Amino acid sequence: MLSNELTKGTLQTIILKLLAEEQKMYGYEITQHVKSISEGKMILTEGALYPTLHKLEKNGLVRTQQVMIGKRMRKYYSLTAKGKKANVNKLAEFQEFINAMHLILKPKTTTS
Amino acid sequence: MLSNELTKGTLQTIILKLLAEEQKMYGYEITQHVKSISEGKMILTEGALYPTLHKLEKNGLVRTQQVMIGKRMRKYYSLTAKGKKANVNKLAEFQEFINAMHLILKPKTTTS
DNA sequence: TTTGCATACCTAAAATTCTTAGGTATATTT
DNA sequence: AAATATACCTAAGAATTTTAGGTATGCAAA
Repeated sequence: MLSNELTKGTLQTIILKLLAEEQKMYGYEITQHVKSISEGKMILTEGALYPTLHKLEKNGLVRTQQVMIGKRMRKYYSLTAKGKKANVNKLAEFQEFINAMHLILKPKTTTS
Repeated sequence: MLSNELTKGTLQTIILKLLAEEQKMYGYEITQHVKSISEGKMILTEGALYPTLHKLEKNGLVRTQQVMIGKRMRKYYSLTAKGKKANVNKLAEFQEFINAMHLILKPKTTTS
């Protein structure tokens, strides 16, 4: 499991990308989805996830829709237009980050 | 310039890797080196760098050697045995992180 | 049937890491 | 002479995450 400090700062990027692809998701679903597709290597803790979702909503990147499933609430999140733009930006930024890190971390003596 | 929150948590990884490759470096040199090899995309601020170097020393991952250049001090950092192991671990962790992020961020519908 | 686990939301204190914004001083370039 | 570069440092605050809870429903196994 990847419970190290490297995942810091990636949470918004992940959420926006998943919402862009799945149209709408609820919090718990996001945690399970990430766990599943990362093959258990990345675990989103709820203590980090929910405050981040609330922040994204407050900033107008996502909107919510509450649905009752039996007696239990589900709060679906979906991207706003602003959120869709933010997703594109975040993905590009992440790619830049990876490129920069590659330059820094690649072995100096590349004989290959 | 990559001044976003993605770089959080990568500082130790970067420092350890550079010291593993260059044998010894001083703080200011590290900032310039990173700026140079990342083509200006990554800037290490001194406010983050120096406390991290001090922490690495406190934790026994690096040792220091002070040299006077004229009237000015230079504090060279080099890896301890523990620091060398940590470097290997950090690089592996980073690779895992990249792999997990790739699984999460890659487009769902890959027709390529 | 009741115990436990999964589902589903949430918050708050503390820890961690970084940014911002300084301070000090020497060396070099314009 | 003034500005920029070199070279070290710290501290307050911001931002994000971890840790450690709380509440409640649904379901399956003992």
